Amino acid sequence: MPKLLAVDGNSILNRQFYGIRPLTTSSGLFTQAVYGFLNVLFSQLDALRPDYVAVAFDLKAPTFRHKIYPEYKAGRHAMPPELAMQFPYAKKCISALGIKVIELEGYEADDILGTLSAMAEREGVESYLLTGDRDSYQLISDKTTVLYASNQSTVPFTEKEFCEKYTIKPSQFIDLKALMGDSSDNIPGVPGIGEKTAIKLISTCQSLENLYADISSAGVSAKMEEKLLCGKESAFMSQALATIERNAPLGLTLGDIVQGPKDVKVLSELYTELEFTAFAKKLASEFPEDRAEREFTPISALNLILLPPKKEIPVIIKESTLYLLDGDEAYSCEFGDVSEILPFFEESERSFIIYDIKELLHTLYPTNENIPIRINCHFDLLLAAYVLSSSDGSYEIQRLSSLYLGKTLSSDLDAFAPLAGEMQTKLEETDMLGLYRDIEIPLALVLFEMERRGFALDIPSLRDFSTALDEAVRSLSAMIYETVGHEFNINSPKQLGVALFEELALPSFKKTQSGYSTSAEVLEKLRPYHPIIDMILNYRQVSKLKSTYADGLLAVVGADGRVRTKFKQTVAATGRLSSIEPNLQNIPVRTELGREMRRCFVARDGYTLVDADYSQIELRLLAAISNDENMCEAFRRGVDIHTVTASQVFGVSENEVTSELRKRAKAVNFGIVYGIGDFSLANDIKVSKKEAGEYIKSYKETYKGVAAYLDSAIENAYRDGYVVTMFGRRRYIPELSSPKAMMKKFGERVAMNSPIQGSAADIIKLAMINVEKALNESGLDARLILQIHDELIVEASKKDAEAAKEVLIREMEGAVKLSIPLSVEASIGRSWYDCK
DNA sequence: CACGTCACG
DNA sequence: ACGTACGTGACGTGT
Repeated sequence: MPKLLAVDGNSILNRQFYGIRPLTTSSGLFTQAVYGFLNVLFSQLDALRPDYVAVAFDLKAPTFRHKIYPEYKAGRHAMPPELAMQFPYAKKCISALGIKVIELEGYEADDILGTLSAMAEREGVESYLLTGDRDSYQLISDKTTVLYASNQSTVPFTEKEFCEKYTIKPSQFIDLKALMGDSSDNIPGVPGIGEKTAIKLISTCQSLENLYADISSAGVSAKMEEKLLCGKESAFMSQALATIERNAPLGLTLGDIVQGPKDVKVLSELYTELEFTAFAKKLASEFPEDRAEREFTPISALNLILLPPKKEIPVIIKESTLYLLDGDEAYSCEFGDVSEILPFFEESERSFIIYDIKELLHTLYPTNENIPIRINCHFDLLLAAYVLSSSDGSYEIQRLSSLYLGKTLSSDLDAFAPLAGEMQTKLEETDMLGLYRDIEIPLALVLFEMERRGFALDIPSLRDFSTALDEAVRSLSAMIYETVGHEFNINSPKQLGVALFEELALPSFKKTQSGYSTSAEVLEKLRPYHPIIDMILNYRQVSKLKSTYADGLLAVVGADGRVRTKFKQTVAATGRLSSIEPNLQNIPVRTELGREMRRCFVARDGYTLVDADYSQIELRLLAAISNDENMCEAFRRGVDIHTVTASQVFGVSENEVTSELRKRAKAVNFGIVYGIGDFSLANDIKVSKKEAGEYIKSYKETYKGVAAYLDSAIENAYRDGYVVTMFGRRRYIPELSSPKAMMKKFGERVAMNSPIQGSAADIIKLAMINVEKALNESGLDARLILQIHDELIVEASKKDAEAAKEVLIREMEGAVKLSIPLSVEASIGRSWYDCK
């Protein structure tokens, strides 16, 4: 049977706009509604392969419903401009897809769907109505299915499913609405009648007409009868309002809405403008362009080296082949070993345009020996793209091309030079060229060296630790099974939830999307109720240590007994680094058992570790940036900041500050940096929300400068759309323009936190560059091997350790000059554990 | 592949 | 009425 897909454009765009996180192009154009709309549309087109397709939209003009009831849809929030601006784009996309857009003066999209499905039914065509509006349920029949698009998914709603859910027929849905009303459309219904009563009445009487024809036989109380009679007029008017028109004068036949050919050119331009890279890619693969692929002239490694020296050569290495552009000439050089092409790169008169310098260096210097690198990087597209927009998440060349050049090119390499030019200009315009050139690029070289050095592990100790943990896991499992009465998978929150909250009938406070929450926070509350809780908490700790750390590290340790993390320089939106495979930035320290793990991180024979960390760098930056007199004074005095805060916020003298008060003050200090709220603070330090609110108030009175700074950060962020760090690093915050209050609040917290966290990241990056240089120039046998956000670890020969420690302290404290000093604490030890 | 959980700063 | 602090990554389960 032929099929019709009719889409309520207004309803779907609305749903997607509010349903998914804000998405903007680099120029600030909001796109998430169009994006979500296309996703839903494509998935339904794929699933149904309809013969007829159309997308209907409301027109602004008053509809026939307004004549019946001028208040219709009154009181609705006006459409936010961020959504309204997306409608024209959606319509352009639909048309370019060869799909008809239908709008009709005086009618809503609903009525167009109703009319189309009526036409389809007459012609024996199956209808599928894609909408997020429940009103359309009245259109359901044996030939018409509603595809109900919720935020999460699109579910087909057939006649059978409708009857099961509502216990009435779809055609009776109108009468249901007539009685219960609909607040979202401002349909009044009968006051005092809700869904339950309305369904009961319609089930017994079949229709609104029948109900009112013989109201006494409906079997309702006198009071209810009174309500019904009072609301009779309103009920019939509501019935008229809720009725979808099935005979609107569309002036077309089904034959007019057969999907036509896609306008590939227009579509690809739209995708480029909207920065829908994934859609553009898919389109390109469906319609491969006949433009000529770049011809690369094969060249041998030997001849490659003979090419005359040149500046700014675009290069890329893929699968043992080097591709490069030399003026108009494009070469490809297949090599057996990188040593063949290394002289080409090390020729001092050449410089290169590169994508991911650190990765290229690993390719060119694959051994872990300390071979000096001699390559002139003119421009790294990846690092530049990250600096320009650190929250984008992905920086594929195709994406950068459409972003910065407004087009994609037949070969990625052809985009390199134009991209480098364009991005350099953008870096200058945004005052971030210095950040890119003087921090990120030099840092990439430092990170490369750190990655190839690696960190030595004491493997026998690590194996022993794993074995000990394994024994603990087994014994705890046995105890837990014994207590519950049977075996189950303790690692499964689902099975654990059943065991705790059903079989043992413990009280549950919190739910997750999929069931009971069994998080440590919840279990902590359950402690007094049952001895099994302690066992589970222990089990969790021990099994985490074993699987993630002990066994996880053993699985990736190199033949030389060292682990080599990979630092990601383009992931964290604040400017921080991240560490993967393995992550060495989250090795346990907070509990004693976890900290034991650090005994396995050691220096190689004859060497020792030197560990230096900034003390309170984020709070110091908060003090310095906000120039809060009171907080700056505390840091200048060199006293414990949490104690001072406690004393001032709680109004006691400094020697009266108890450990509990200090703990609370510390939580407030942290909270302030994160953009605190009373709820979360209360939750964190286990005081009432009211009390937490008072702490925050008192804090802001104590540190007026801090409070003023936080306010101004938010204000500036709203004005500019981004915030900046001390070194000019920007973070754009599109969430601030979200219509959702939650999103907005999140954006405000980001505005408060990012300049602090990001400035700290800038500073330690600069310190790393300076430390690396100073250690090199000093001739000391000591090298950086790890960074953990505010901490640097150096592996130094025993004789040079003390000197290396002094270098670390000097370079870290001296990285920037602030109105208050930065303070670094350093220690020396044979293992990381010992550095405390 | 998403989710819950938990490790770090 | 609703959800609730910033930034990350890894592991195990279950769809």
